Amino acid sequence: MTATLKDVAARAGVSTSAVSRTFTDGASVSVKMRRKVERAAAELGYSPNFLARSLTTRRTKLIGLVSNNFHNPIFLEVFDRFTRSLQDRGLRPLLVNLSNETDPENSVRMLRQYSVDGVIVASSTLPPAFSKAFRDKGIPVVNTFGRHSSSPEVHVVGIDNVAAGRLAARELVARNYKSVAFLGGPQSATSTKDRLKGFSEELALHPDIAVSHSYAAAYSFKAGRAEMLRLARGELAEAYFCGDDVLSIGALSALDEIGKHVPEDVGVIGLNDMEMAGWENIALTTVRQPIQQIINSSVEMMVAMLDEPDRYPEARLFPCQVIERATLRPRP
Amino acid sequence: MTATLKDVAARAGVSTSAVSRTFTDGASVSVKMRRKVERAAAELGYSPNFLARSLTTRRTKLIGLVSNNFHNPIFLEVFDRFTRSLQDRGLRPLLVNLSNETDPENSVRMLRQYSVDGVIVASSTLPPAFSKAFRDKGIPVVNTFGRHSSSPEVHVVGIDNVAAGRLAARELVARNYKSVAFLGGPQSATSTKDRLKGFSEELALHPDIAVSHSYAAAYSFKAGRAEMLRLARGELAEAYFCGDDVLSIGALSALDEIGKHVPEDVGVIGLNDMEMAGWENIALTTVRQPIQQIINSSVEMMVAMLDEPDRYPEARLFPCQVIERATLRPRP
DNA sequence: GAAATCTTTGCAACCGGTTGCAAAAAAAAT
DNA sequence: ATTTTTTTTGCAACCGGTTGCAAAGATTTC
Repeated sequence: MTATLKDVAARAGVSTSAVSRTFTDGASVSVKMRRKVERAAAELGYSPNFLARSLTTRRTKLIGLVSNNFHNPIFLEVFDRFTRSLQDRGLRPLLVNLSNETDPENSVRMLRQYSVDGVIVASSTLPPAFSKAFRDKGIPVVNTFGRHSSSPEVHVVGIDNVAAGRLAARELVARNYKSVAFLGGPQSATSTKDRLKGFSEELALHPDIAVSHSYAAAYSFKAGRAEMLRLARGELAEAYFCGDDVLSIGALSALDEIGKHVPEDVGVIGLNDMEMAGWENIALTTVRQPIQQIINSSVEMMVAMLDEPDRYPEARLFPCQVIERATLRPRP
Repeated sequence: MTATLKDVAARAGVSTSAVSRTFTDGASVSVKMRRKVERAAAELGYSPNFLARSLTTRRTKLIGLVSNNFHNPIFLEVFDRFTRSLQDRGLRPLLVNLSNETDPENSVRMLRQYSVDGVIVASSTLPPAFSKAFRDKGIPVVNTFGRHSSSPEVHVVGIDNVAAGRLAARELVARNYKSVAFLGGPQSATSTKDRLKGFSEELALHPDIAVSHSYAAAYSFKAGRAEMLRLARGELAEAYFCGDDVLSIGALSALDEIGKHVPEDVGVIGLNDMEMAGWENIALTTVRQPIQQIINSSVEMMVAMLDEPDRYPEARLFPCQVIERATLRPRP
């Protein structure tokens, strides 16, 4: 049905190699030949089959885009950016939803069967074993939003979560809050641990400030709201650093429900600066994670790895920044 | 590096066909042979290369998942459901972001180069030319959230937008609103036109109710908010049917800002029932589109088309339902 | 136990391309 | 006009699989 190399070769009266070469850049073909072939190809509506090609070139331009987070709206931005960024470089995202998958081997096998050139793991909650499983099979990996470590096993692009925790803490200190708390995401996520670490370390410098922490079950509205409602059964802190914006929004909803005013009664600062945080009816003060740069950098790193698969694992961390809106009281 | 069919055959001391057959279900292999091969395969960590296989079988199990909507949070739910549903059937989504693409030919070429088995176009705003372009090249297409028409050109799964508009209108009538308006999405989208049509038709039965309509530039918070702010410069209607939930939330934010109380001063009803609509601090009354069923049905239809590509185009429409929350005043 | 039937296996061609190598053609040097 | 060098082209093998066909082996029938 679709025209093949052979058809074009026959029509142009040349060898199949000649046709192949006109569609491979850098190959040696005379201008005359190229024209002849291109004409025949156009007449037949031919374009080369990437998969057949990949058999010999060992390049599919397929990139596994792996995530387990399909509930936090920030990830729609993430997918948007990734798909565009990959497409701009002629790469194609094969989307893998790991929400219900616990065994890395299954994903590895599947992605190998499709001969992906590389895998981008976009998640801060997926166990590191997944990224490692890919790497162990020789598939280039970058773990976006992954954990920065002193001896990195795979490439990581994201933020320094410890620094982000510290930044949030400093912001609360500067606003003179005397009792503060961290309302984290899932306790098992490395991002949660690191954010708490930075937060606690910074506040340890201010012994006059009371500090506490607790965890929501997931990075989700529901979990944030539930946790804040639970906390409200006791004494509330003056301000909360929530592990994520959507968690913050859940917390805000809970505070609203129990009649606490923000920022007068309780302050809230989030993390991410997702689009929704800027919506006027939410106006969340938050620590911005530079998503755009993180994703561009992830894709660039992936592209680099395609040429040089054994690159030494690198961490690329971007600085965060506090975006002031309306959920913390003003600095004195 | 990775083990191939040949390696396994050599190791097991059998022909390559035998190996191929043990990995093809329905093929004729004796139990003894199968065991021998499976053992060798396990030792070598072999699993068949889908792309090489596709060359002869002409099946890649790759499905193009095409959309241009990466800003409306409802689409995160959509991608979540699609990826899972496809994965459950052994199919793989190749995600294509058409946000900046205007020429269908480019997408068609690209998806043909990857030999996708079919394409799911998930969008209510993409021009129908895209779906048709795929169909014209003989690629099975289903247009999810597409327009239902009396002479369908491609398979469509979604809701009857005219009926949905009518449903919203009836809900407003039942609540005794005397001036109502439709705040639609992009004017060019077929979904907008149809929703308005149903809305107007139903209200034409009630000459005592004043009706008007206008359009937002996109299905987005910002556009909804901007349009409502613009409307507020004149006389507001008593209730608005917004073309989409995220539009509604933008409108709610605008109403809040200008000091109008919902539902006391102005009523709002949305469409979709995205997760966020149920968030307690939003509590949007809305027309629910049964996303889950729509997506399952889309995938089932795609699977059916894989076996029978020339199926006569069919429209599968699901009924909507009003979900009452807190943005319309109570029925009398 | 031989003939007839059914099942299993391997051979070889093929899917749609790429590429090393040597021959042919063109261009440059003498 | 030759010879040398460079560029272009086609041949044929290969990428990692599948599959029609016929031969070999196993089973059933008489």
